[in-house]
Amino acid sequence: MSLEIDFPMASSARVESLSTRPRRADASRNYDKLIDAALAAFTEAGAEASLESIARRAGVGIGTLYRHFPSRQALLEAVYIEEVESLCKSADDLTELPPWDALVGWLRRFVAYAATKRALATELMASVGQDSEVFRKCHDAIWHAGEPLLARARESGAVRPDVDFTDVVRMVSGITMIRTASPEDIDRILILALDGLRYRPPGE
Amino acid sequence: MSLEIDFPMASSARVESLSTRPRRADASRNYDKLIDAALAAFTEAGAEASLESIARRAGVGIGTLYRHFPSRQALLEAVYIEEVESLCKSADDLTELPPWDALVGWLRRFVAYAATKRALATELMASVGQDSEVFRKCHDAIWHAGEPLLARARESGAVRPDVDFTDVVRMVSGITMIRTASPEDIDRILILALDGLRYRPPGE
DNA sequence: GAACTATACGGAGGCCCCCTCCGTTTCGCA
DNA sequence: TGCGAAACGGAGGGGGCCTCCGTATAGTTC
Repeated sequence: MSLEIDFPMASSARVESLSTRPRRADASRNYDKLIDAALAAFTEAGAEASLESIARRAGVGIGTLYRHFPSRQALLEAVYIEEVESLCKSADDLTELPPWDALVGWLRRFVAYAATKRALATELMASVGQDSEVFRKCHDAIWHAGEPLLARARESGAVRPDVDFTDVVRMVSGITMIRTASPEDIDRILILALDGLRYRPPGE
Repeated sequence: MSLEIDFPMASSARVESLSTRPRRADASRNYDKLIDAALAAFTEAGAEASLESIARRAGVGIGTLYRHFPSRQALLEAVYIEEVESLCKSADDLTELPPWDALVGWLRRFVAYAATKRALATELMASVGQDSEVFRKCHDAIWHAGEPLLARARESGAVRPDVDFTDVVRMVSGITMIRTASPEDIDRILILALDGLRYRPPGE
């Protein structure tokens, strides 16, 4: 999995491997406690969960939180990496299916996963294109997981040739963010929008 | 225009006609000042603009703001109504066009308008389905403006028969919220997704 | 035009959050 | 064991949210 190549994940080092500094044992423990507390807090209270409450929950001072994660965004990103990783891994389960079904199946997982982590996903999407190395790598990982599924569908003729993976991800990301709709609604809209990938002008 | 039937808009009363209209002249003046200041502040600083800064900008106390708008949402809604109104009105300009072009043209305006007011739009979408009379009426107004365009396109055969206006609006709303993409990207994605409305399974 | 009252004003204050700064504590190496 | 670097933690300044209530005033009545 490309994500693991990009940042090798020792269980206690996680994203920190991006930075060069070795770390003290207490710092490493607190880092883990903060990630765990943040994951729980964001899941319960959404991405608006206060950083002070996360620090309290982790049993560390607010200063410690800020040393590890200089901004809310940095913390969100760190928490998000594991979620992205599991989404990317799920692409491997689908290689047996026909090309179109594999593509749609993975995009459905994309939506379902984003629905679960809606608050985090919103923040993630809102920060795309900003100056964030970690985030860019997650995006790359999604690309590496999903693009082959699209390419295969395209080569099999199930998808029209002019369709770009980035656009597909953006389109699906947008659908992910629809707040009004039930999961069933979302699925129907997803399938509807994806049918656009198959459409060919009648004249062609 | 149905919106005007739903809430007649005297220039100094605006949304107030829905609820209890401010009776005293000073209250009415302050209401207008607050709406103007909020529109400017949200446009400049996004929907996160602080209510205290809006009150300062309007030259009134924070207490006055809260009396008129008991929540941030109430203020956002009031400001949003005029925006929705102008979008709905724009549907009238398109009746001369062929059905598909009219539908796509209006949905493009929908996206462009939402892009301009992105922060407000995000809040609006996030609050759909919540208990908000004003908001529901705006939604109705959009439906009354846009649904005939879809119906016409459906009847002309340009759009497949199983397509629902609510789903189309949701889909387009989702696309509206893509932060990563340039306006050109958004337009391409919109057209791609809308092609799903025209797709017919090969066997049919 | 004076008196009166319902209405509206405004900002202080309580609470929470963001983030920084710096004195204190701890780790881990020699 | 001793020591310096690393990490900790929380006080504090700044600001936002919202409520409450004493003050001001518009509009009415005589």
